[in-house]
Amino acid sequence: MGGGLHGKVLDVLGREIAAGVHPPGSVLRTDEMEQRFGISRSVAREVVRSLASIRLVVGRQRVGIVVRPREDWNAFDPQLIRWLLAADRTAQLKTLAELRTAVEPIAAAAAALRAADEDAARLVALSERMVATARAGDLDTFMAADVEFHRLVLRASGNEMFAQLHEVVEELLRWRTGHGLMPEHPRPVAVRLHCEIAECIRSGDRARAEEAMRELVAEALEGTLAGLTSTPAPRAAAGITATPGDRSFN
Amino acid sequence: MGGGLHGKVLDVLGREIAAGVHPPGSVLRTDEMEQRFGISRSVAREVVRSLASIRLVVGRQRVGIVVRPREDWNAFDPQLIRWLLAADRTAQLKTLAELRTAVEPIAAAAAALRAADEDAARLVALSERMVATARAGDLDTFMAADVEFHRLVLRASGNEMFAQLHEVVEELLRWRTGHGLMPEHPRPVAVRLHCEIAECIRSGDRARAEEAMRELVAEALEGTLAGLTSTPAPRAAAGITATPGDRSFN
DNA sequence: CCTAAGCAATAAGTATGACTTTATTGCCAT
DNA sequence: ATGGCAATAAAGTCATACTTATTGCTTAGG
Repeated sequence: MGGGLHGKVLDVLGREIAAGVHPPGSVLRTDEMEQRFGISRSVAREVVRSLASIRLVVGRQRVGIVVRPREDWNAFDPQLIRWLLAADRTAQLKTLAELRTAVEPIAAAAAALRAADEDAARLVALSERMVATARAGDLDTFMAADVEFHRLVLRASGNEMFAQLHEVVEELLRWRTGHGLMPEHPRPVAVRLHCEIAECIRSGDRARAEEAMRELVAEALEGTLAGLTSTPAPRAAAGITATPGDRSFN
Repeated sequence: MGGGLHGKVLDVLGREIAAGVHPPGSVLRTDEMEQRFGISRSVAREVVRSLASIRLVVGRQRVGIVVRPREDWNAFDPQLIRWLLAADRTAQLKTLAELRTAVEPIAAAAAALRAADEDAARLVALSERMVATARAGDLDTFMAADVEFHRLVLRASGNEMFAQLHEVVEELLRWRTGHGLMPEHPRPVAVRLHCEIAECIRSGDRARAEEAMRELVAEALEGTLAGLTSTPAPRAAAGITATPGDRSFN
């Protein structure tokens, strides 16, 4: 994970800002940070640089480090996404689920045009594996295949911005299984759609790949929103939060 | 470019990395940076922090600042987007146009559900202004309204990640006008689609708003791709041009 | 002869103090 | 009231000394 001292302090401050402890417009002063965390100016300044890079703050001479309005924040930064998830999981998951709904169908269409044969074959293999594990009720293995499936579609789209969103999709999928939202045997229609998507990408059927993915994510979005409203007090969190050892390095 | 020294050096190094001058895997050492730019250790380290925050590099003790593989870069960072545009405008615009195609229809659908009356009214007003300026052939004013229109749709979607992409859309729109890619009088169908989208968002017709936006961005994507392949060397667009692939404006 | 333990060299990471720049604030004169 | 002119406060920059972790070599042990 990142630099020892720097990373720890950054994480604390990032969480606090994301959680609204320091609301937009409020100011932090570097010498306060030094005192509070017992760090030197070098470290404090570098933490500020990192926060500034995510557009959470801006340093102004004679006034201090001011927290920027929320709409300025770089909402796509993976670190910030984690902080926001920790602060208000419900709202952030909703945002992420909607983003996924937008991107994956187009990514599937692009993959149908541009995917290498090797990747297409792997997608078909993964979809078959999902059929098997769904039947067996092996949810963990199913999810692993599911995560890998979507990661591969996004990568095969040939669009580096789409590819980057695999973390977002992964977070959503993990959250669903971690919350018992998935039925013990994943819905057959979902499994079938994965197979259809893989086959369409393999055969280059752009339109059907897009449409099948649209169906899939529409259903997933529905399920996610239902889960979010029905669990106002999300409990326990089976290791999603990533506090201990910074997951997601890539 | 905010910070004085820091910002300048960061910009140079960011451009270079984005352009492939320092390919992934290569290492930069901070003392080299100090010499090259005539800066102090503090500044050099903070520049590294900024680059690390965008995931362009990672500092490792005893080895140096190593450039990370391209797929690790945070492709959504506005700064990096600018650097990539400067390095390879064609490829980056293609990526951005595709992203836009994915997001805007869903954003329009969301806006139809969630937009405040005030914003919806403003969208209708903007679409009417586009009708007028299109008829008059006032392309600059037309584009300004167009930019504002899409910015507002993204904002009204209520999804902060969508809202953040207004810069991307703006970049695409500006590029098209700056290239004489659009006809003197924007195509009526595009103008009409803007009106339809505004009206659907106002009336809460989610499905039609999404579909109309899908038509709009599909046409825009076509036009952008055509412009990218047909104009390898951007120059001052003599005459009305309208290359064969000329598409409407958005 | 090859593996494993230890050592030294190196470059990032941290700490500290002095100095510079810049924007705000408030006073003063117009 | 308006305009400009200091005083000032906090970020920004610089220079240097010290710490820590990694790598690669060297040597001890099997």
